[in-house]
Amino acid sequence: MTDDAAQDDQPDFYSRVYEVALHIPYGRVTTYGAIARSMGHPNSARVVGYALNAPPPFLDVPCHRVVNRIGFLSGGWHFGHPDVMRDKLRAEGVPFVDDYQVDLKRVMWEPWAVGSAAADEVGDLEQIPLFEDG
DNA sequence: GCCTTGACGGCAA
DNA sequence: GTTGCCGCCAAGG
Repeated sequence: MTDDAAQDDQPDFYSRVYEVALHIPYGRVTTYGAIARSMGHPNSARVVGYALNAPPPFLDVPCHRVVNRIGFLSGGWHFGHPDVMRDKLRAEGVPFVDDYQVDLKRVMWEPWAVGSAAADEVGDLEQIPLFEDG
């Protein structure tokens, strides 16, 4: 295993986005920037959304749980209609502060280090720091 | 090989 | 406090 391959063990930028997205717990959402940041590309939030533009069908990526930094359903129209995404999130118990804006401070889930021991130690679920705004 | 677009984010005026 | 502009990274035409 060459050092080059060792460093390039990351399959693809897109694959990494899907991997993180698949780790989003039920009833929880994350942001493009959070995913990008967990990948080591804090300024690549744009590419994260671009990757979710065409996710592999066999991965079943819950892209509806990914919103922008304000919790707005940026890609709502990419599901055919924002109402489709809202219905999915709403069905998971995700609180909305507006018709197409989720209450991030209640459901904001951070990818942390998906794929790392840290995530496994937490159980990749129920880390839920969350806020207690009421 | 070049330029433009794109499901975002942060900073400045 | 709000609105607008620029910057990043990658893929498509």
